[in-house]
Amino acid sequence: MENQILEAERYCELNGLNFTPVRKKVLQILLEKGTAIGAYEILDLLRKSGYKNQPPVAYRALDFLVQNGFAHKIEHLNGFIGCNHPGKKHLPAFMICRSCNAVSEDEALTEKFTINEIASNAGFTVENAMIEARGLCSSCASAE
Amino acid sequence: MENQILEAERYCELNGLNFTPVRKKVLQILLEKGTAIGAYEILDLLRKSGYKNQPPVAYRALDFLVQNGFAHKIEHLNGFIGCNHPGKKHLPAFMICRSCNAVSEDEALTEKFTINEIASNAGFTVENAMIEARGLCSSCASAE
DNA sequence: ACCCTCCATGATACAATATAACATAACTAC
DNA sequence: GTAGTTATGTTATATTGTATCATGGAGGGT
Repeated sequence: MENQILEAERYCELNGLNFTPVRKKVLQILLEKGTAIGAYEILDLLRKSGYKNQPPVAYRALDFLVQNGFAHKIEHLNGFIGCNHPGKKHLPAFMICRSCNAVSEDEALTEKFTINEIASNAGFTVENAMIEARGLCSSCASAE
Repeated sequence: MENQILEAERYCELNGLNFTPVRKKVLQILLEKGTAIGAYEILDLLRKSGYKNQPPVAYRALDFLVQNGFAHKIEHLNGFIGCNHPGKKHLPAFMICRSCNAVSEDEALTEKFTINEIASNAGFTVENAMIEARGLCSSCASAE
């Protein structure tokens, strides 16, 4: 945990990223929490630690963290979760428990896979799943 | 399009589902639109066709459609899109264009796959992607 | 026919999530 | 020191989604 913060610090330094106090604090919050957590819950925790707590404060920090691979947004929960793989491009697979809302992250990067293989590694029973990919469609690509 | 409505009608009849006017109208809206569309835009269109337009009207119909495989929610867009595969369980892969917001649906059901294979079929360049699976984690499963 | 239950809809209010827009401040580069 | 860049402060508001309770209609059992 403390470890991960230090790594993040180092990573930012190496890459010219500005790891400001709010950003660091938000990452700390995410890592301590371990599960997905909403922006407004983060705001509460920020306030309790003496930070400003208007929505943009949290959303900006979260943008930074997501952008740079320190966190992910779990769309199904409108929540955010710390990430262990800053920098590395990866295809994360989130297993979201409908009962306890725990989220575990797995990787589906390099190899061919089926969703059930990934899930069974984590002892998770998939009821339904989807992939959302963002990028450029062919017609927009040719227009650029 | 008209075709798909008829199929939906038949499917509902066969499965004891109540394909009411609002539900049908919302599916029609989704199919006509072709791309992902927000609940409030659907409400507008409903109003223009003489339906009631309080939020729950749209959300209820959408719940029904999603539940029964006539539509999907695209979480990244907070939008909904009609689906061509009612009933069949599938692992949809959505390719969301960051430029025009077009969404194309592909399937990743049975075979092992990599995200890039799926994407290249659709002429789509993936910039980033994620899988969100819902189900039961092992500790909740043993608690049940 | 009557009642009962179930399901869908009507309607009001509100909760939760997210962003726009503009101001200030701190740092860097020239 | 002035301009450009990046981050934060602040206010207001937009967007998305639900809770809750009331109404209505269709079908089943007696």
